[in-house]
Amino acid sequence: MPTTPDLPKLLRGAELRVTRPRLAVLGAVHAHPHADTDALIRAVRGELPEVSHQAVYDSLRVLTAAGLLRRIQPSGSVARYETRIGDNHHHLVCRSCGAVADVDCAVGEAPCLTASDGHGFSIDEAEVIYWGRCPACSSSPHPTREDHHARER
Amino acid sequence: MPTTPDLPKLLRGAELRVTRPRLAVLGAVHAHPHADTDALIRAVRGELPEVSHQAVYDSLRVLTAAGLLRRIQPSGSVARYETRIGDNHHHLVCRSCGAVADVDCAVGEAPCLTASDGHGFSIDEAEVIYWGRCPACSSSPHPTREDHHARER
DNA sequence: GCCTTTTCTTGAATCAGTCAAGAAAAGGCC
DNA sequence: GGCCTTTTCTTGACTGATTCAAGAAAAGGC
Repeated sequence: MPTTPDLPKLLRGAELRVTRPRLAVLGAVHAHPHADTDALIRAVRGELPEVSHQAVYDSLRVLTAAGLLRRIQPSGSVARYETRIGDNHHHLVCRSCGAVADVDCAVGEAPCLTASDGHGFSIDEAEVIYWGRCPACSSSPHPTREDHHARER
Repeated sequence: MPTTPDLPKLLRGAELRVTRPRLAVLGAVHAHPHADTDALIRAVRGELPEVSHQAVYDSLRVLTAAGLLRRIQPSGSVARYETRIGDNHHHLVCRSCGAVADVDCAVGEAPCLTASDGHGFSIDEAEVIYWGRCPACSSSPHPTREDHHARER
């Protein structure tokens, strides 16, 4: 785990211009893995109060396309971003509150699974989402997504 | 593969009222697996021209909650519905045009995979999405989602 | 057939995300 | 360091999927 990654270096390595919004967005995703765009906008504005939401959306798109971020979007959720990339890990998602946790891939390299019948597709990744209930939701009767989001703030 | 499933019976079996919109929605999903809501609204209106989009949305929600339909929503796509339920099969999704194909689960029962570390979650399903390019998109240079949707109509 | 409950219609609203035009900032070059 | 071109950011409007809300209509039990 990199303690304080050299963000400008990461950007230059991907042949991207180094701008304040991009640095702030990268930093925010590092600090808040699995956060959604709205939470990231708020986090970025803690450092750079005047950024437009559009700059954050643009940065997220560009950083994702460059492979510096990974975007996940479980059914029923808005887009979420993380910086663990290239290790093909998977996710655990709580059906009740939407909490997301990482799970290492037992196999390692993508695609870690092989389809029984590929239908002629050229497959490059097998994305796995484990659905269930997180520890908090397993014990309390009817927690909501709001409960979880409140916990995250 | 059930040739012509007894739709009213399916609804009653799930303790749901039998209404014309619900029958038409169930029929439309049977006829168009992996179709999105918009395509289903169009299909349903072929049989029942006056249905409101809201009735279709409501029916899809109710039928999904009752377990008669399964809803899938790969990243970057709108919600899609299918009637193959209970067999825990997986999906192949084309990154280029969005086409979806079914893949049988090699294991069978859910959850077919076990997470290396469950983080205390009670897991009930492992959803697998194989990402790649479909045969048509593998061969042509830059097909778009529109190409595929045009093909589907 | 009547009555209660559920479902459907109509129409407005929300929310995430995108589009477009011009202003500002990056980075190469002298 | 200053200048120029290109990319990125700001501002503000817009779209498209989905949901909300109120009243009308249809289901199904009696």
